[in-house]
Amino acid sequence: MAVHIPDVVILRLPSYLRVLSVLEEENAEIVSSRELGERLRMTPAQIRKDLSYFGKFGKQGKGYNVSQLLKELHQILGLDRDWSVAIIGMGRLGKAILDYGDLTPRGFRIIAAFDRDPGQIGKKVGGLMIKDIAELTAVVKNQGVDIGIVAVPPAQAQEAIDCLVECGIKAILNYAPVSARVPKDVLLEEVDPVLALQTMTYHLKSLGC
Amino acid sequence: MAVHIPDVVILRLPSYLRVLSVLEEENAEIVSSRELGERLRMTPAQIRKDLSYFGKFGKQGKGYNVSQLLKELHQILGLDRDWSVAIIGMGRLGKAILDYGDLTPRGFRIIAAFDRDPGQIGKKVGGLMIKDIAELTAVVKNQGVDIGIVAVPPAQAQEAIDCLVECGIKAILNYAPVSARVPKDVLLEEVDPVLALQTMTYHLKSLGC
DNA sequence: GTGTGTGAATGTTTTCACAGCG
DNA sequence: CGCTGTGAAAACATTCACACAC
Repeated sequence: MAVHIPDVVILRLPSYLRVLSVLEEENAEIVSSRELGERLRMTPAQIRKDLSYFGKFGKQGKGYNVSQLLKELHQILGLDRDWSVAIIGMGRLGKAILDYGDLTPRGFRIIAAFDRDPGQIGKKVGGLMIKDIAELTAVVKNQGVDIGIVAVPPAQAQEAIDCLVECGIKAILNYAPVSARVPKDVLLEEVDPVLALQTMTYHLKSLGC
Repeated sequence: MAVHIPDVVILRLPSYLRVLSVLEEENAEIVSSRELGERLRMTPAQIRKDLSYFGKFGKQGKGYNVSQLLKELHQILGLDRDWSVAIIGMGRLGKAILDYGDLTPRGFRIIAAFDRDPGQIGKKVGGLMIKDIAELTAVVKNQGVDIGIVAVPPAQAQEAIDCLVECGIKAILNYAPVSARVPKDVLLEEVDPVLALQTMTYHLKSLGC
């Protein structure tokens, strides 16, 4: 399978990982594509096809070994190591992300938090001291930063993103509700729960709610 | 255009809305599909095609009237009214969602917050008193709830979702990092920033980072 | 000339259906 | 048998290219 792997496939792998973790907790040893499909609301064929892009992980007549597949997917996604994350913007949103603490146990170590407001700089949040955004370059150089999370107000988002790009960061998760521009060798993903709500209202409306 | 509208199109409309708002703030009167495409990193043809599913909003030789298109899209998405939202789960995550305050100005009014922990019930967060989850039915009946937001720990997510479904809620935004099941007449959207991070690591890895 | 709206063409993703293995 | 892995077929989405309107 040396063919090109569709982007949608990569987008689905993390959700496979999630159900497999649940199955592992339930002490399931084996799982079939049918059962995975039921839990993920997708067809068994799609799951088999997706996995087949990366290799042959199943046993005919049985299914997939849960913990083995889990390990394979971790490896494929590059999750067999930790990744260093820096957060830019320590307003309410930035603090919530840092404070919520869902990232660290899932392999994303937040190593620094930045703001440009002198009133914030020097304060401690969740055991981390807020640094001046000007120090970003030095932190990237000395500690290494794989991924930047942008949590500044919308009007400052493009500026913050440009700053990350200049520092050589190649992956950015943008929480600000704006479409930002990055050079094409930089990965940019957007998180905006309101977009999800806005597609739901469309469907609710046509249901007559 | 009485044909079926693809789901991906609906998913893109909110992002059109977002750039149009920016353009309106910049006092732009007119915008072409080319300019929209540049800002959204997509082809002009796709934008024209998407919009054409809903009607003819542009003027040949000129482009689209920003504020008019904004209004049309609002209407199409059902955003020309407010929607009532209830949050289930008032731990750190639920508090962050409620407290962050990005929902209200964008048309989603949080009218109630629930938890099942007696230690939380009765407390006030962001001007809202936390209610016992048992009161959900009554609130839905008396005040009306259009959308439920689930912010409970993963292990309780399915239970919370079942509860919302039983109360007759037809749209759920799930922040818990699990794939939940709902009857097919209920809309369920998931928000998990870690999924986005996990696809980025895949790409970072193949870049050799 | 400029830019929309849209069938037709192209490209991509999903589903089908079955050979082959345990 | 049951279930995977996979080419081939079907469904779906995007892009092209041009007629038409301003």
